[in-house]
Formats: sequence, structure tokens, C-alpha cells
Amino acid sequence: MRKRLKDIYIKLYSAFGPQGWWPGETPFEVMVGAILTQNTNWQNVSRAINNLKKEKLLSASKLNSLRLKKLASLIRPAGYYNIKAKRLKNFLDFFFKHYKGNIRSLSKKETTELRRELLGVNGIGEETADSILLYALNRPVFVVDTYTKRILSRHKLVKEEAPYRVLQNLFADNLIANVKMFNEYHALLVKLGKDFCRKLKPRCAQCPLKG
DNA sequence: GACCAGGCACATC
DNA sequence: GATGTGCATGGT
Repeated sequence: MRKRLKDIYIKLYSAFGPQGWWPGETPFEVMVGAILTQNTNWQNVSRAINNLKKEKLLSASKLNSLRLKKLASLIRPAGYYNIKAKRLKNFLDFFFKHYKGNIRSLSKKETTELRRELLGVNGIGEETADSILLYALNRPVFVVDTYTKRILSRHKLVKEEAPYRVLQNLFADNLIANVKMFNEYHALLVKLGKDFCRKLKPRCAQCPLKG
């Protein structure tokens, strides 16, 4: 399994190169993006984030004092905008209550404990929590998403119904924990998923993992 | 017009 | 514990 996972990474990296994730300028922007991208493509999320940037509202304190309705209208392009506005607010409540809205303060928290805290926020599940840990806070945590599940189950590395934790442990137990590599690996799986491993119309004949 | 996208919470059995 | 459903925009 070690060799298999390493082999997949090498093939993907050779085929696609570095992906430059996360597309966000600051840790806070990454955290906002992590919530907005839930079950939504990045292009729509990008529009929502640009709306916030245009109004110069993309900071913890600005967003925290923004009315829920106003926030919802600004993030509208990201879809599920009402529920995502609430989720952002829930996260901000948590962020200010425990860390004064301060990234440096948040950064001091130990990874496992912080993950538990993030999962306690309504609207932050495992993937969102892990995306924040890896891409905003540079913790060596592997992010699992639908593409990861689909690709690994189609390659018979896990059962189709395997829970999040099983997939995450597969990577954690068989790879050296490394932020840069975990960053690229997940991004590469998403790239592969988008281009070759779609739900209904996979393009297996041209897949870089073929063979 | 159907299908899909870098999930999550909640209701119900 | 497993299964089903609501949330919603914009691209293909």
C-alpha cells in the first residue's frame, strides 16, 4: 500500500505538476473558502470571495460585524448562500470567542485539539476542518473529499462505503506526514477527479493512473 | 434540460 | 447505525 500510494502521487505529479493550492491570499481567506466550497465548484466560490473583497469585507472583524442578510447576499454565487452565511457566522463566533479573531492565536493550538474544536462548530465537518488545518494552518493533515473516495474506491484501494476516517488513515499510515506533499496530493486528486474520474463519464482510457 | 460541483446537518425509521 | 432530504448557484 505504501508503494501504491506513493506511485499514484508520482504519476499524478508527473502528469499535472504542482497545483498551487489553496487559491487564497491569506489564512483567513482560505478558511472562508473552505466553508464556501462545500459541495460547490471553485469558480462560484471565487465569485463570492471577490464580492467580499470588492467591498473590503474579507477580514474576520469585518465579516463578524456584517449582518447575516448582507453576508448571504454577497456570497450568493457560491450557492446554498443562506446556510453558508450561517456557517460562516458560526465559525466567526467560535473564532472570536476562543481566539479573539486572531490567526496567530489560533495557530498556537495543537492540531488534534483544534480539529476537535472545529468539528464542534455547526457547519464544519471533517473535510472542512481538515482543509482549514492543512491549507490555512499548514498542519500535516490529509484532506479527503468525494474525488478521493471515488478514485480510491474505483482503484479498489478502499470499499466504496468506507468512512472518512478510513481513507484519511490510509494516507496518514502509509505516507510520511509532510505538509507540502499532503497539500499537493489532495489537490492532484481533485485535478484527476475533475478531468478523468467524473461520476458519470469517467475518461479512464486517458487517465494518467492507467496501467 | 439534465447533470454536476473541492459537504453538512437533521429528520426519520 | 443507516438512509433520505434540503440547501442553490452557475457551467457543461
